[in-house]
Amino acid sequence: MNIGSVLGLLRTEFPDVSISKIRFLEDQGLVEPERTPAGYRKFSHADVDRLRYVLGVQRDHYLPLRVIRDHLEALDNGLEPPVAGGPRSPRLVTSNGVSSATQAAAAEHRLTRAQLLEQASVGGDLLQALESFGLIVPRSDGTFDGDALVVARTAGELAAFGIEPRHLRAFRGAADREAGLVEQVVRPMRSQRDPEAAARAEETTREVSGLCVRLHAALVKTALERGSA
Amino acid sequence: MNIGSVLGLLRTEFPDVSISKIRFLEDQGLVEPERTPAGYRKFSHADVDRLRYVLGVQRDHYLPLRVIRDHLEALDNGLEPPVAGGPRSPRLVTSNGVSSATQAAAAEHRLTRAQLLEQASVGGDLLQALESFGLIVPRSDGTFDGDALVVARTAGELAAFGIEPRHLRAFRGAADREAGLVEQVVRPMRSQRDPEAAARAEETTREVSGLCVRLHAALVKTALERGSA
DNA sequence: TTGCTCCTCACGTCACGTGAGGTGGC
DNA sequence: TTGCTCCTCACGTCACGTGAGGTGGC
Repeated sequence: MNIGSVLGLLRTEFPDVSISKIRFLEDQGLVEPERTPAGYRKFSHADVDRLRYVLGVQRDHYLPLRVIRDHLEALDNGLEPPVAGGPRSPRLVTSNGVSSATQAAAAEHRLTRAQLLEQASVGGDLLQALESFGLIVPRSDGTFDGDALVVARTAGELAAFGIEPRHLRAFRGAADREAGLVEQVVRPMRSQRDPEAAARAEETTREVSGLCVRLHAALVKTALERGSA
Repeated sequence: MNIGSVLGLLRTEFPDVSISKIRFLEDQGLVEPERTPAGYRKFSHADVDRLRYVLGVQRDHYLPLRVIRDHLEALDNGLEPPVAGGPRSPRLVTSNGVSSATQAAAAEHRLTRAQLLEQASVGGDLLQALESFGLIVPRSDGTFDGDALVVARTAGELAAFGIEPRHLRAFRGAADREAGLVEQVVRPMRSQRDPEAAARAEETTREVSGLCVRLHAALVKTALERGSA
């Protein structure tokens, strides 16, 4: 893949990405794409995943690139990613994957109930409420994944504004409907046995769900502007 | 008032303000505090209000300082500043919150129907469908804002995956429910006549709606992982 | 007198953007 | 051959932060 196609893939999810930014990220040692004999950058799927990771962390956690690079180096060496930032910063979690090896590590993110409560800074009653409304579902062995951590943390912060889990029930239904829409698009790709088709299906899932989330955000913003006008 | 007291006054509302930032804002011509004979800056209440305006516009609209300075000059000349009672835009922070001219332009956009169609790269039939489902609503004068552009472009990209406007109807309802939730939190703040309370209300709107969008995104991701597992 | 705040000025930094001038590829 | 994409390298920019070295004020 050349740099232009990478841009095309990423900018649905990250609208402010640019060619010069991708080149800059390579310059800073965050990706190392191969080169063609003529010097053109050749990005692999893993490279794109890596960029996605960088852009996601940058957007969601406001970490400087130097720190993100250190995290990536730690991940490449199979080490645990360092805890991010100060007391209020959540542990760095993403299932947007990095390389196949590090992606496995992210997918394997396992938190006990106690760890989840501590890292999300929430109480057991709030977690129980979130579970009872289906906003968080533990694995069969009782552990929780990275998404559960994000949900718990966010719900905790919303609770500080007086928004309780029962107010969030509708979120689950809306999310399920959107996921269903995405699945409808991706299902035909998934049915193929080709492993490359499977990779494309995963890429498409991310892309389309990114578009859905973007649409959702824009509509919430519109509704709020209309409401306060 | 000396610069330290000004800092103390502002940093409850704007946690990232600093002495060097205030000095920098003076350097850029955004405030002109008096000086004591010894050279110490002496800020009046009007100066502090001016700083509050600058910091607020910077935070809520991501305008570059050069543009804010022009607005202030217009205000000084008795003209209406473009964003005085303008759009409350909880534009979700991109990467590190750095302002870009294109973003600022998008926030204040006024687009005709033809411009919207061109810039979003969509056809008139798609726009009409989006309007009929309430996903895009033009202003009373027939123009469209930046959010409409985002919605149109995103819907266009989704259409490329076979997802049509009628599939997106549910998004509107979900967004309206979320906006209602945010409004419930903010309403008590808005009812106060204090201008500082109004600023806090706007900030809270931004913060809570950001949390809602984050929760939504996490739940969509969860649902997709559960679905394909 | 002490300790604190404030001053200027120069330079550093972070995350890019912008050409200029040139080459590769269908 | 044309037009497009890609390349490097140097420099610019935006919004500050960071000392160094010095003065003011209760």
